[in-house]
Amino acid sequence: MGVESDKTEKMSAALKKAGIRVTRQRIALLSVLAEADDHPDAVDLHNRAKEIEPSVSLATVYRTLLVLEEGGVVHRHAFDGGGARFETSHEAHHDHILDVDTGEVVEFQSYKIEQLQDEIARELGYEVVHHRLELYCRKKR
Amino acid sequence: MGVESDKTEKMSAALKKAGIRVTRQRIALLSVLAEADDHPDAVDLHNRAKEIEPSVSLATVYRTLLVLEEGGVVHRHAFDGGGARFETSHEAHHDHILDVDTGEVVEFQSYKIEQLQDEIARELGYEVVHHRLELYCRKKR
DNA sequence: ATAAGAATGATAACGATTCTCAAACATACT
DNA sequence: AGTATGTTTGAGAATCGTTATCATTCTTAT
Repeated sequence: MGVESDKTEKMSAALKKAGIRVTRQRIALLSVLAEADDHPDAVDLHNRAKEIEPSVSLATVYRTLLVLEEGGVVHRHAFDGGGARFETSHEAHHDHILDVDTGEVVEFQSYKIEQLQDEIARELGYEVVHHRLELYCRKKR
Repeated sequence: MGVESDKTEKMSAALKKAGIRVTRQRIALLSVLAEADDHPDAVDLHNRAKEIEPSVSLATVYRTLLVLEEGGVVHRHAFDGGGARFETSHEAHHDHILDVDTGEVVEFQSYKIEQLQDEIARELGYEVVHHRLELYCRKKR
């Protein structure tokens, strides 16, 4: 049993656990997502997945991303400009800094900000279901 | 000189001040924006502007919104789902709460959060150019 | 193995936005 | 006021990211 099938079984187990049917395409896409440390978009993911499983179509990438999102396996981000970008949900919650010059993405967490958000919402009679915080930044010189 | 031309001259002056050429279409669109207290999208604005100046085309609405945005006259928002939505820049900076059930938009300000954002960016070697903070909320019961 | 339903690839369709281009217009200069 | 110059316009085509359609293939529970 080689490394390949190890990974395959891991992805397969993850899919089953999330109550998602297991297919070759989904295993390929999930592998690609698990390895990605950038924030790829659907076309990036399609290109990468095709190297593992050439039959994957872009339509299936979109469809699968939708079910993975519903299953809580990936998060979708809609940063300014261009299409949606994705990352696995393994890490703790975080927000993003986007370098407006290079496009680079940096992650950060701030418990204090989240607390303030809850406070503000509460004062206005709301409770936060989810939020979106993006800092469009430039490198300091 | 009636109320209509008063408004027209006001809008005309605002455009000149922003270094934007004055046209009937732009005056109509800017009037509509100045009156709007919701956060209309391009199609909403097109519909409203047509009542003042029937000749406005949707293409011109989009083009003008771009020019107005570059001139700092309006702000563009890209909330989850659907297209861009706009508001004039007259008020002070604020962020938004979006009611996930009703679609209602509520504005808020938090100097503390902005401060924390700057701090976080600074620690990571960045300075904030602009940010985006949206709280997707549900009414508390 | 098999039946029943779910997922797939190819491609058409979609919604929001931008582009193209000839005609109409605003502005600066006489 | 009249005109030249470059800008803006309307109409519709084109584009981009994404979703829908549908006949075929594949998973899964039996």
